[in-house]
Order: sequence, then C-alpha cells, then structure tokens
Amino acid sequence: MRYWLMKSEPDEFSIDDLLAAPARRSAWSGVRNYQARNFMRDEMKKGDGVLFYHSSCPEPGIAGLAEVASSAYPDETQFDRRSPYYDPKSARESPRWFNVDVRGVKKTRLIPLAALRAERALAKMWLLRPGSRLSITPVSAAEWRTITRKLGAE
DNA sequence: GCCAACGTTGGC
DNA sequence: GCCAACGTTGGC
Repeated sequence: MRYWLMKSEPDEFSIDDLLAAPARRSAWSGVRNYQARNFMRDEMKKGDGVLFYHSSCPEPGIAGLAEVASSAYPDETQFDRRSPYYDPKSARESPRWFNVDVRGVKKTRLIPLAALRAERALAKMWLLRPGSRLSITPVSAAEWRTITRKLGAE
C-alpha cells in the first residue's frame, strides 16, 4: 500500500465536490503531465491512500483524505472535442492519457502549506521540493503517519 | 498580477 | 539532438 498527494483547484473540483459525487467517487481526469500520468498508470493501486490538496486558492493546503478506487484506464476527456482536456494527438487505439478513480474518505481541517513546511518530519516531502509543481506526488508512509496524526486519530 | 520554475514545442 | 521561445503552474 502506497500513499499519494493529489492537487486540485477547489474552484474546479474540491474535496466537497468529491464527497458529494455519487458513491463519493470520481475519475481523476485531465492530468496532462507525463510524470503524473506515469504515477497513476504504473504505480497507483486500488486502496492506496490519498491526501487531497487544494491548490491555486486563498488557502492552499491539505483539505481531506481519499483513496485510490481503481487502477488506471484511458482518460475519456482526451477524446472529447468539447473538453478543455481534449488532445487531438491522442488516438483511441493508443491513448496518451490515463486516470484512476478516487473515492473521498473525509474532509479534514485544512493543513496549510506553511504548516507542512514548518514540520521537520515533512522536510523531504516531494510537494515541498523547491520548484515542485507536479500535481500528483508520492507520500512516504512516515509522512502519511505524520499528517494523519496531526489531523488527530483519523 | 507577478514571477520563478519547469515542461513542451518546433526550427535548425 | 540542441535550445530558444513559449505556455503553464501555483505560491505570494
């Protein structure tokens, strides 16, 4: 079992949106970065833990817990001409983009980015690397424990 | 809105 | 295959 941090702009799709979705479940579509895609396609497994991170908003930080609900499959939005994520270079026979499904577990109190930075045990977190912009990043078991402990018996 | 960091594109 | 130009991300 592994752990991940997944970023989403709450204006686009927040932890509340995920928890309000049917079966609290949604396809994590729209990822258009190869490294993030590879994490989903090659390394994510059903049941992996997910930190749901709100980005590009007034209070960026961890806003909830989720879990990986499926292995990866081709992202439908790449074939949809009306989607902002449409990719004309991707063909059905050889899809370029993949996504997993994610299931919301719970909304948590917000742990702001600054609080993550202030935590010694999280100093090596991928998210906190200088210049890191990747929307999906691995989280170590120790980092997961630190954060869930911080959230208090969750 | 600024800007640094990073990824992608495309000419050569 | 290099690399400059351009676009995007995302915190501040």
